[in-house]
Amino acid sequence: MSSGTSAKVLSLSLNSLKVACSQCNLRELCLPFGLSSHEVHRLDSLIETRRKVKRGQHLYHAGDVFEAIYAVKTGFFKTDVLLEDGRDQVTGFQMAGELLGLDGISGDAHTCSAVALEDSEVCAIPFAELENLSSDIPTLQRHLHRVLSREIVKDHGVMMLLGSMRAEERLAAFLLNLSQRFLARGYSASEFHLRMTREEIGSYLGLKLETVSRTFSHFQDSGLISVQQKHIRIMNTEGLHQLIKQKNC
Amino acid sequence: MSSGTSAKVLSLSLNSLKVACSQCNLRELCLPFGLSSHEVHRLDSLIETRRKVKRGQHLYHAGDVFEAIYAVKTGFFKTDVLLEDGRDQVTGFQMAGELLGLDGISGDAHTCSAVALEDSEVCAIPFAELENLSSDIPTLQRHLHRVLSREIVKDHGVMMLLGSMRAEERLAAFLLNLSQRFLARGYSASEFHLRMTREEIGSYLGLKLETVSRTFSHFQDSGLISVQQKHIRIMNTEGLHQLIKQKNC
DNA sequence: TCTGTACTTTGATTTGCGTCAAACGGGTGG
DNA sequence: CCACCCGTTTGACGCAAATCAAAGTACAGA
Repeated sequence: MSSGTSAKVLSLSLNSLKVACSQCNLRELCLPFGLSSHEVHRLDSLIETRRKVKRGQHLYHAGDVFEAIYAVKTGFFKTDVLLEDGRDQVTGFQMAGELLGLDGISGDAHTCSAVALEDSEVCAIPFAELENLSSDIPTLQRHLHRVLSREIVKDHGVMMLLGSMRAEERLAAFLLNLSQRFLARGYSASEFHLRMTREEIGSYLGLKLETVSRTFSHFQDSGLISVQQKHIRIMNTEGLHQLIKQKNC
Repeated sequence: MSSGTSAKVLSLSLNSLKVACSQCNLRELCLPFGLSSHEVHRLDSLIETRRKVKRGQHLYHAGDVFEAIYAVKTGFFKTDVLLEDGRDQVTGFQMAGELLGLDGISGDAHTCSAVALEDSEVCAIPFAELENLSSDIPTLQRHLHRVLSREIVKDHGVMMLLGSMRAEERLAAFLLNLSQRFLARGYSASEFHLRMTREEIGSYLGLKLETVSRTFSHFQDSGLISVQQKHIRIMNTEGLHQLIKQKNC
């Protein structure tokens, strides 16, 4: 009991540890991209704490007051929107260096929920202060706009996928997207661990979990990938690409 | 021939007519929202020309250099993205007061194409200058961020629709969305003219044109709407809402 | 270590939407 | 005013993915 409590105190003190952007190895992927070292230090002063989020915990819920955006420092998240009738849909998966909460800027509340898919850490960036700072630093302002716009472009890609691709194409595109993002972070592009369940993949891709599972099996039978539960190995990247490109069938 | 040339000159001079935001009856829907009159005048100075776009003409193509965003002054547009294999998908329809080209901010080129669905006029807003101005005017900066974020939220709505709704639900949601936007512009919420074809609706909603047509007919048979070609009359708004809310069937 | 639970896989069957096809209607240009 | 063409409607049929069902597997907590 007492050891549990002290562990908690320890973890709280760790939570409030300052983590400077200037020291962060993700800075080239994240918000500080392109800033001079002086400018990065000004950004540092905004980011007061990192926050730990345990697997399964929410970083924020839809409806929560919007105050900050979050940069994923370590770990893996999903965001999802809820429909009034109870249906929900995963709108994205976020990994290290990616931003969470951009949808909240439009109003005063978050419009989706963010859940950690593994134990994670995020940097909270108070948005009002970020706006002030970006008025002062054109490079930061430009980058913030690009980040917001990139999110729109990304969503268009998903809309394309949901609106005009078949199950195999969707899953192939999904795997290639993950692969590329892992690669950009220094991990293997061909072998990785899925942090999400088949159901979450299905929700994101507009498919049922059984379809996701079956399609993984088909890919394996075709020698495109090897699947063992959540462990994926891409055997034929080009083959996956071909699958998407081929016209309508 | 010569009369054609002089008509062109005339149209060019009309094109370069200055249309001030401060005089525009859309300013409460559009970028100047919330600005003081002094600030609106500063915004005026950015917007050098309005541009006419005839029905069927492109405002910009995917791949065009990105320099400006556009505010629809009159008319109706669609935007679409192209896949390498030739498939394309409509990503949105834009009416008066709405902005076009936000996806281009992420890079140096537009990522989708914008086509006028009826003779239209737009205000071109040079983006680099807009960024400069928004550094100076916090209200404008805040509003620009909201607009960008709102686009993300809107796209999440479409993803929801494409990923987890059935054909009838998609079309009902589409009609209700149009209805509301017409209402916000002072037009009838219950009776309007569709500017797009069944195929374009289908492309946007991830359905084939035959399915769109059939679903319209079903709605009409159920007394929810009345359809005559492109003329729509909503007879039972609540019924359309119910259709979306009801769980899974 | 054992047990329960959550996740995954696979099979059988159903169904909503796509595809193919043909007829119809309205607006546009000659 | 007429004829053509594009867009729309409607029907018949097929298929991809959903649904229903059941067995198998991994992992967390007792």
